[in-house]
Amino acid sequence: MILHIDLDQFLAAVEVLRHPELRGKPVVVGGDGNPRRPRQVVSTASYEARAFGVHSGMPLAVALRRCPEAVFLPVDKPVYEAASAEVMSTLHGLAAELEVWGWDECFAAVHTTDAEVVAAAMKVAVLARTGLHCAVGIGDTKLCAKTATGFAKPGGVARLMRADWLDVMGSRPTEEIWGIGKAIARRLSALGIETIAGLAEADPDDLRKEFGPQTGPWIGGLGRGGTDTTVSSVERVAVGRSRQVTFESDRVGRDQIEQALVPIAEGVTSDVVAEGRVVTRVAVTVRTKTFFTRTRIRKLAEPTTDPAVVAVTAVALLDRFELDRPIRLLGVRVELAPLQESKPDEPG
DNA sequence: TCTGGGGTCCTAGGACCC
DNA sequence: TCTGGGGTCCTAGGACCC
Repeated sequence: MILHIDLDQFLAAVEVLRHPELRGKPVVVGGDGNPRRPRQVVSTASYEARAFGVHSGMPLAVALRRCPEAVFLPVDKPVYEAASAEVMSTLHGLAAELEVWGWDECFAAVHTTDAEVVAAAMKVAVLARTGLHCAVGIGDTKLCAKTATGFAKPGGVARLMRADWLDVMGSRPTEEIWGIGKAIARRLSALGIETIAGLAEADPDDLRKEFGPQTGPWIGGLGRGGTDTTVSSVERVAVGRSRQVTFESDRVGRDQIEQALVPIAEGVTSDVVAEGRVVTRVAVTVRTKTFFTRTRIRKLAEPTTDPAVVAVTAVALLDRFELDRPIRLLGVRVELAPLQESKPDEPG
């Protein structure tokens, strides 16, 4: 059986744990915590803040307008990482396999005749060890379990099996499926497919033609409750790492842009090198004041661990942009060589 | 409502080669 | 006379997710 565990209002809940006086109040976590500074958004709003219409992704300034009495707090990544690690280690002890999906959710594979009992045990264990509440979805595919969690929130347990998928989900729009966003929903609609039931019975050839050889069949499978049943504890090896910065005020002119770009390139490189990784490609992203966003990428002549090489490459990539507009964001992504299998008879 | 940061995977098209 | 077929590598961009 597959369980999906999702922590309730994770960032806000962690903040309430260390600031108990905030319990029951509207709490908004985002940016540097100052809603009067522009270009910052809400990462997580507590349920009390959501009641005012505040939600993730919303500009902090808008959140302030909707809920002036909210307490605004800066994002404190290390604290959330530590809390998340404690949750995951607790859950790992109760599952055969545990696959972590970000800070606040994971899939668990469990061998049991009563998944509800396991789910309840997980909730109790996580609460006892960390003080955090979670919702648990039970299913026989990842999609079913994840969808069930939606019905379990906040803080409950729910089950959705593939056999019941269409009864429960069939009449809903395709966009409610995890994995189908606005763009795909629109293209499905153009094919005459509006509901999940419609997607379930769609002609596989139509889907293949519209979405390609991988994506087409995958989307069709989602319409029937998904097919992915794999849950693996093996830590995923990152294929890339990126760092991007939105400036509070725009950078203008090649000099300013270069000056801002170099530390970003060097920083992201030192991070991956410290983890024993090697850079193979360098990408630069530029976003103008008007939100026009472009990326340029270059493969290195040879893989490197030298931050200066990455910085020089990033600066060279700037030549491939028109830098005649004010720039609000710069980003550097490094793509990484696969980890080498270390052979037992060789050092390193 | 003036729009963050960090990821993954897929597709398409051009270059180049046999 | 203007044209095949297959394969790989590379880059750009789209889409989705937390």
